Amino acid sequence: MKETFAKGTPPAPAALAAKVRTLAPSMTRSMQRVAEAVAADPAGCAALTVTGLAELTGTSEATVVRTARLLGYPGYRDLRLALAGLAAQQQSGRAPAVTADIAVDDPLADVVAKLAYDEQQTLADTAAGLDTVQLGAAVASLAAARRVDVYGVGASGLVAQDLTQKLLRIGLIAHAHSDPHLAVTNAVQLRAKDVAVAITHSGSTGDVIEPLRVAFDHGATTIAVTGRPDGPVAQYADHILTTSTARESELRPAAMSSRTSQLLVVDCLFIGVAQRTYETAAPALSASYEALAHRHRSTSR
Amino acid sequence: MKETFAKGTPPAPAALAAKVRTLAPSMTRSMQRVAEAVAADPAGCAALTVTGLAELTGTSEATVVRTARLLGYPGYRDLRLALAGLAAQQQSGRAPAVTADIAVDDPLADVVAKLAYDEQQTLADTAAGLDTVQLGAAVASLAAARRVDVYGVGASGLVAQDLTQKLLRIGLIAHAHSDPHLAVTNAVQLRAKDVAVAITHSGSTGDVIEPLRVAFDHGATTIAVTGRPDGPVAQYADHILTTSTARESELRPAAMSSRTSQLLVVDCLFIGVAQRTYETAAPALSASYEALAHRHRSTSR
DNA sequence: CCCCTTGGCGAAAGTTTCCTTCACCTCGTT
DNA sequence: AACGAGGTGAAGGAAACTTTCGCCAAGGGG
Repeated sequence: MKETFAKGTPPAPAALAAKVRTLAPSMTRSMQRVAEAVAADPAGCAALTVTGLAELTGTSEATVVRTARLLGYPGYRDLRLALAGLAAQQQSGRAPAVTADIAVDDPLADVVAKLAYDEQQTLADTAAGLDTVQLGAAVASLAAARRVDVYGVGASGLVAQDLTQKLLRIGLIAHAHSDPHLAVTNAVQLRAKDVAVAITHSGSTGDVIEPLRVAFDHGATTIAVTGRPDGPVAQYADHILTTSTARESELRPAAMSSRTSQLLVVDCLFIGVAQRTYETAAPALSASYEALAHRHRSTSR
Repeated sequence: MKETFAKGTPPAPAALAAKVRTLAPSMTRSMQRVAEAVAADPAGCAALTVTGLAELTGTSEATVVRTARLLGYPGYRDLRLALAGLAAQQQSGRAPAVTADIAVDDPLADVVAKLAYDEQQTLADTAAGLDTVQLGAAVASLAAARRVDVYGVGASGLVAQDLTQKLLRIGLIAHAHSDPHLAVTNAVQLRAKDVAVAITHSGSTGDVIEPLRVAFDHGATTIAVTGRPDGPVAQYADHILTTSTARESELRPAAMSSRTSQLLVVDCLFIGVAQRTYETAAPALSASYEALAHRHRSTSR
């Protein structure tokens, strides 16, 4: 039994564009051409047969089928059906006209509109692509955790802190680590019943993978929040939560949409845990509000 | 010119149910059974092959094909595609049912949908409510700043760090302060041409207002990112950027949507500044990418 | 009353589409 | 520079789809 990949992806109906972007990096050149064509014109491709699409993209039928498989469908036939569905949705949805990239000379009003639209898109993609089974498993392990360590560096470090702050508020014991050395040092302490969470967009950030590996080796439950579910980080993750990978550009670094995506996942984790531990979470939340209340009056004068 | 019937029926995408009803009288008994099944459960039928649908309706493959023809499609294959599209449309039409609040017993899938929807809403609200004139002024002062200090505590502290990280990447000198004492200590150093940014959702967080006041008194340009533009913080702010205030609930703390809102504002600031300082920002961005590149290979093995 | 015609219907043959296997080729490695 | 791993497409095989054809039932004449 090989079973390398957590292949439990259901034939996503709407999340196709997102999936293409997420998986594109792990595709071969020919497959990328196919995926690109599919993402660019779902309606057009739905009208095509395997042979047709193969010709259009200058590849072979085998490659088309392989791509369909990678995207989570049993074969091309099913991809085609999903494509037809997507096309119908787009038809009725009528996308706004602000899809263009942000340019150096865009007026600020456009920048605001484009950014907001983009982040909305990212949220939709992430939600559509999130595997609720994996999420459920991750939530369960967090809710039962004796202690939680969260690893993230750079922009992901802030997300790690965000998760930690939230978990602390509902009474869990959580720590965020941005310092790789300290992270590893702490990871050694973890046992079964403890949970380690790694947050990395690239899925290959050594500074984050290393502590996760240590935690994994020590028997802790490990969770990876990453945009590359096939990246090195997956090796040591019991549960993988996939964030969406938006196209980036010069003025829109990847950090921007990956952060939005990661935060949504983190929020879902938080709410999920809060639900499961409602008895203790609710009073803990109220308590933290009250504790902060007096700090909002001081300078009123 | 024959032209008896308006036979030029295009493969109707959505009007399928209507077509079935219209044509039903002119159908034979077996065909009616097929048409009925198709109209009743498009999604289910789309998953079936000719043989499958024939069995389901207790008819033969030939009849299924004949029915498809009668409905205006070249064959069953195309009917099936249309069916898939129809199913997808129905599916998406059902989406706005998630406006309700998050409940303790919501399944995770609902939690994800609701959270995503809510944050999208927050983004839209923020974008709509953002004053581009104020934003422009804030951007201008940042772009010209000798040094930037950002104040934020709690959840807003992470937003402050996010802004700082971004500004650093395009070559500005920026610091985030979560420690009120250190913040004040640093604020004293500020002069004209320096910029201080305070991030507070409530608009009345003393720990953030105090350093902003000091900066203001020392002649620095001050910017407030707050959900309460009429709060105490406004007193010491040259430019006020308003974030949206979403309703909160027990399971959805204010910190969640305020964070989303604040981050959008911060992103807008960042992009705005990057545009204005493009000459220096672009190379600085590339440089920071390259500097990080090697940290993404280590554990590849 | 029997035979013939008409039209619905499905089994099976025929055709297209899709999937799998395998050998070749490219690219990166030692 | 030879070797190996993995990407790629051609060809054969399987499945799905379409068409043909003959059976059967119902109605109408002889």
